[in-house]
Amino acid sequence: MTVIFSKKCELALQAVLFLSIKPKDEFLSARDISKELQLPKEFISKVLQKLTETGIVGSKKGKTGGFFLAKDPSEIRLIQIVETIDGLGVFEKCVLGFPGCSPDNPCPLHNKWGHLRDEAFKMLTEFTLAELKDSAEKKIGNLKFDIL
Amino acid sequence: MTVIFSKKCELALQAVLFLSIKPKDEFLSARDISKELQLPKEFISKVLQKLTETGIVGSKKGKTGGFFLAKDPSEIRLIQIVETIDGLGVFEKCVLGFPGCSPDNPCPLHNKWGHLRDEAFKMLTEFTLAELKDSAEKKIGNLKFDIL
DNA sequence: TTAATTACAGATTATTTTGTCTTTAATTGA
DNA sequence: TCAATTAAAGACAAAATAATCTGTAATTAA
Ligand code: SF4
Ligand code: SF4
Repeated sequence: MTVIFSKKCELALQAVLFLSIKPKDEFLSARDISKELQLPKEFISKVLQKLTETGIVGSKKGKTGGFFLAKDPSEIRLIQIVETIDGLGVFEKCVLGFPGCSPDNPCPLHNKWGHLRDEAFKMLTEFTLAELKDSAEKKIGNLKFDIL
Repeated sequence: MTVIFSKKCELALQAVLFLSIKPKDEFLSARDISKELQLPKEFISKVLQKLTETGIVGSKKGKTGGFFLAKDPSEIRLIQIVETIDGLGVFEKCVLGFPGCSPDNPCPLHNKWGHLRDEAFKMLTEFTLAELKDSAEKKIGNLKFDIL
C-alpha cells in the first residue's frame, strides 16, 4: 500500500510544522524534535538537512545549534516541502501506469484523475505553514498523550 | 516517490483492462498478457491469481487454460481491483501521517484532503471496466509501437 | 584551550516492495 | 495413457525505501 507522499515527506511535513510553532529565534535540535514527535532522530536530521539545502529551514552547528525555519511560515508553501523531499513526479504520472501514454487519446479516467491531481497540487501550493500552525500546535500538544 | 497505487495495482488495472477488450469466452494465458503488455509474466499471473480469489477474474488450468473476466465489464468497478490488490487504507489515512489524529480537531488540510480523497474514491467506484474498454483498446493497440 | 554538543556526511543495516524461479496439480489433445 | 501446457503456490532474489550507526567539522560554554 502506498500513499501520495513518502514517509520521508510526511515526516518532513511534521517536522517543519513543529518548527513553525516554535519562537522564530529558537534553535531546535534534531533530538528534541524526534523526542517530541516520537520519530527516529537520524531520519529527522537527514530530512531537515535536505530542507536546508533548499533554504526552507536553517541550521546551526555546535553546542546551542539546531534547526529553525529560514523563512516566515507564511512564505513556506507545503508544495515546496513535497518538492524537496519527493519531487513533483506524482503530479505528472498516469494513474494506470501505462507507459508512453499521450494525452491526445485520453482514457476517461485521464480527465477526472488529472483534475483531482491538479486540485491536490493546488491545495499544496495554496497552503502555507502559517495556515496550519494553529491546529498543528494543538495536534502536537496532544501527541504526547496519544497511545498510538 | 510513491503514487496512489502500488505498482502491483497499476499492473492489475492494465491486465484486467486487457482482458476486458478480448472476447468473453477467450482464455488468455499470463504469458500472452505479459507479452502484449510488456510486463513481467510471473508478476501478472500472481496478480491475476489474487483477482481470481475475489471473483473478478476466472481461470482455467491446463493446455488451453488461462484467465478471463468472471463478470461483465460493466459489473467490475475499478475500486474492486484496487481493493483486492492494495486494500482501501489510502482512503482512510491522514496526509500528514500524524498518528492518532481524531477528526474533532481537524487541521485545515483535513477537509480539503478528505474531499479530494473522497472524489478519488468516488471516481474509482463509479467507473467500471466497460467505460474504459474503448480507449483501452486503442491504448493497448498503440503499446506495441511505443518506444517507451 | 578544552570538553561538550550539534549538524553534517556517508556507510551500513533492516524492512518492504518488486520481480523471478521452481515445483506441483489440473487439463487437454494426441 | 502420455506428453504438453497452464494456473497455483510458495520459495527465492533483487531493488527500493526506511532507519541506524559512525565518524568529522563547527560552535559554544566553561
Ligand atoms: S489517458 Fe488514461 S492511460 Fe493515458 S495517461 Fe491519462 S489516465 Fe493514463
Ligand atoms: S486533521 Fe490534519 S493531521 Fe489530522 S488526520 Fe486530518 S489531515 Fe491529518
